[in-house]
Amino acid sequence: MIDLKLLRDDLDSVRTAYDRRGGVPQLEELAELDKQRRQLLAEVENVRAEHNSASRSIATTAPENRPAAIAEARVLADRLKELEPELERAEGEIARVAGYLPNLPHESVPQGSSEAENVVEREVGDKPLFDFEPLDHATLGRQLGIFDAERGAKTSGSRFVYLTGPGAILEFALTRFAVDLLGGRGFTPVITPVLVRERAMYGTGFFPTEEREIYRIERDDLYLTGTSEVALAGMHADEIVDAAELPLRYAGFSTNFRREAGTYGKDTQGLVRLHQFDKVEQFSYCHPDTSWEEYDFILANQEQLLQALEIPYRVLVMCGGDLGPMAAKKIDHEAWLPASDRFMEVTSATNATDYQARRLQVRFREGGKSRLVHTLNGTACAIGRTIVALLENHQRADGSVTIPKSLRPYAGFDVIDPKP
RNA sequence: GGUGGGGUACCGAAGCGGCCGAACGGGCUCGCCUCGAAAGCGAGUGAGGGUUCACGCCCUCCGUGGGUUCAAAUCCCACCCCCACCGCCA
Repeated sequence: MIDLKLLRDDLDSVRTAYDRRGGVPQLEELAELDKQRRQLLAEVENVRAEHNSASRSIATTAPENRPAAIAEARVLADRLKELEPELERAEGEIARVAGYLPNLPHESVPQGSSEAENVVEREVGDKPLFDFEPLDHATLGRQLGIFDAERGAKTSGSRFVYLTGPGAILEFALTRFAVDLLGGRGFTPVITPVLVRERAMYGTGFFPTEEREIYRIERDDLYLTGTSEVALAGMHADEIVDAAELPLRYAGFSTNFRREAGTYGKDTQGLVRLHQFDKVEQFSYCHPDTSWEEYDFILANQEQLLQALEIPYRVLVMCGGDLGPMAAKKIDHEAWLPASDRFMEVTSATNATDYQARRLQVRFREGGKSRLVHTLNGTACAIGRTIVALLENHQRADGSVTIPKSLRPYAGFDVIDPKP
């Protein structure tokens, strides 16, 4: 949710900001609705004020004059019964339309309407040069016994896998590796609930826009989260935290569930696009004046993790049209996949500014006043895709895969050899 | 799933038809005291919204949604959540 006050104070700058996203059609409609609502509100409040004073004075009215005073107050009460539903309707309409308004893009976000207009900022790390024909991660994964997609499909359907043997160990290793690195930087490890109420989904901005991406547990009216961001953002909902506590940093671990609607035929092999995967996520609640510095911090952590894992990558700045609804800015890191000969998203970092904080009512106190915090999130380690990148980049001619040095203490082995 | 208790401001806790947005305590802020601090004393301290250049004025909010009434934190109905114990269970 953006601040609706901006619509009346500075509609032009809101329009300009939304132009980076290719424009937001509901904007003018909403500005008009808001104007009508304020008129109606003034009227209702006036009648309420009259009614309140009439009603209050009854208590001190002489008994013989009460029937007349009550009759008078009743007229005002009846008038309110007519007006209030109108106001409610107007407010409901605004809430419905405003729910679809995305966050205002930061001025550094490139203009654009689709992913084609995202901007590659730079590439980091050396792409491996093989003197043999590198295998893609799906082939390697099968040969090394890292995952079992066939049985995953048997049990649960396509896009579900069993992580097996060294694959399972790699998950534990990567998880601990990421959590340790973040722990040293002020992030409290948290394992989040993966089933949440609608409030958390709406509050984080996944609803109403992204609803078709989310699994729903109808019987209990709960939703499976596609990222721990949802539960981490909901964690401090309705709280007013102490300014001195900021930034509140969490390293969230959770299994994530995504319906992947509309991705038929895309990344059908291996671990790239699954309905279920595990991930360590960075999440910060921070002071609004320093959120862009916090954003850089989150991005730096992501780069250090990738570098420590010796994965070449590039930095991709998302254009306005490719931003999620909650994002004021989004930057992805894409790992190089030598066998597949392409880059693949492995991390994503978003500054949601006050968008989620407003919906979830997360504030802090400063100088006797309360302000909305800013919320930011960024992948630390998406396990499945990181394994993909490790396999393709660290493979050797004999079909084995080496484990990067920094991960070895966690994995307990240096090399994964093909199954005999 | 069963039984019982409970949701009031930053926290704890009273209030159970009419100046109650709410006593009291804690916390916090400011001031006094002190070389400084603690203790003590004094004052202040909820959120959101409308309107105003501003002072201010007004409206809404006591888990949520309905209802009764001129008037609801307080009475009625439904729902949600939390806690405790029992059952079941990783």
